[in-house]
Amino acid sequence: MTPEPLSRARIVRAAIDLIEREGADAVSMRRIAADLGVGAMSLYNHVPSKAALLDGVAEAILSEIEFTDDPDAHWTDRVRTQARAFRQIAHHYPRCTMVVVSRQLTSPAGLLPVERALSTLREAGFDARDAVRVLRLFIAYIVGSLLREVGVTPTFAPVGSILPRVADIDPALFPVVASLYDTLRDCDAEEEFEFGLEILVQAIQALPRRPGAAT
Amino acid sequence: MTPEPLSRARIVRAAIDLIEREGADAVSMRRIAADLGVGAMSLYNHVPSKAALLDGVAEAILSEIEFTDDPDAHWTDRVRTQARAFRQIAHHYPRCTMVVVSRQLTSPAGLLPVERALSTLREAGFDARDAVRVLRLFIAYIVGSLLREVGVTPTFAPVGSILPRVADIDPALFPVVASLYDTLRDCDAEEEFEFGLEILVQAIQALPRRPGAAT
DNA sequence: AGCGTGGCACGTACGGTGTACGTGCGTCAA
DNA sequence: TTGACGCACGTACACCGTACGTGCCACGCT
Repeated sequence: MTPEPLSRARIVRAAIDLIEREGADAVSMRRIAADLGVGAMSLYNHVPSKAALLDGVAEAILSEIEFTDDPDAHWTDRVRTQARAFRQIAHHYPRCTMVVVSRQLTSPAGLLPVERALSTLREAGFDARDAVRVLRLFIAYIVGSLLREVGVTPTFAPVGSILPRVADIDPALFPVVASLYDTLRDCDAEEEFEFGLEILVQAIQALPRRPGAAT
Repeated sequence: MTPEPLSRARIVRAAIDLIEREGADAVSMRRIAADLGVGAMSLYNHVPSKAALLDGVAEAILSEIEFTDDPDAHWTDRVRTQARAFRQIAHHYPRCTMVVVSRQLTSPAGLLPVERALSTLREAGFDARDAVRVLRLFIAYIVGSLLREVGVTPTFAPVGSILPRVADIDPALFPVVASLYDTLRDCDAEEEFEFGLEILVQAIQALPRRPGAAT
């Protein structure tokens, strides 16, 4: 009946599809099993628990990041490209983003991006300590940005924005927020991400680095 | 029997305590009710749903942020202070941090920090657009940092660090990660947060601002 | 004082969840 | 041929969120 046999990969795939289709709250072992046309308990022959399944989801998505790393490009451009790759994947799986960032994996699945980034930074002349710190700075910024972006676009229509309705804001209590309401309201996520990214890139470019490294 | 009558505030408080004591997975209406010595359904006389209760948790924690804002201080120091205030509250409720950042509230509860921050930035001479962008840059950085910090300290002992055990890393596949393992491993969260914060502050200080504003 | 009324704690019940466990069928190895 | 093993399946249990009905008690009005 089922063309392919059940497998961990197929289960993870079904979970991802389900999350994208109906949101993370809709995931249940029974539901995923139903989507695969099998009984709920059959999943446990390939996955030890629901938690492990969600780890698999995070792992699979992280490993889908595309690295078109051009070794000839300037290191700052490579950093930019890698940061955008992270963001890209989150936009490809918007409803999954939350589950990816919320579970911290102990598997080496998400290590390849780290490897690439650290490699780029070391080549750029950062010492070990600064390379790690800069990497973490970027990851923090990217994760934080994505969290807000997917929050603003919860389902399809962000009818209720993250901002309270304008009527709920008391200008006496929050004068600045009230005056900036329109600016806070409309946000071009792409443009804002690039704004922060550029600031970070410029800032770390000004950091002291080992002389003789790539300019 | 119960000294004080049931109330939304008392329920939220119990939820926070429970999360801090046993983790977010342990929260259930029955459990919270038991901790309060009442029946499960009694909670619904004060809280419409579990989701609303968790919103209340986020709201309560956010509103606990202490703002000892010194109007005489340089605006860069005020920015630093506000950023640290965010981090402080997350460290006061480490297990709650995830639930706070994971639900985006539509209530004006978390608006006061935004008001303060925007006010500071406007006074510093940023135009409306840049003030909002800079605020979001900082929020992204702070949220991302906290997410990693609370992830590294899941319970008390981070026996399984976010890094895979050193034995699991294949130096052939991840040479840079392997060589930087020790640096990646030990991290002084406070020091790293300050590192990124300082970079951000320096960077936005170099941004063009309205002339005549605070230097 | 008598009486209505509304708030609030409570218990029961229903549909759903993760998963421990036992069962039976298929397909390979000896 | 037979044994073992893999794997899909169903049942069962404890727990979850919460809709709904019941009864107590403290209050406002006449």
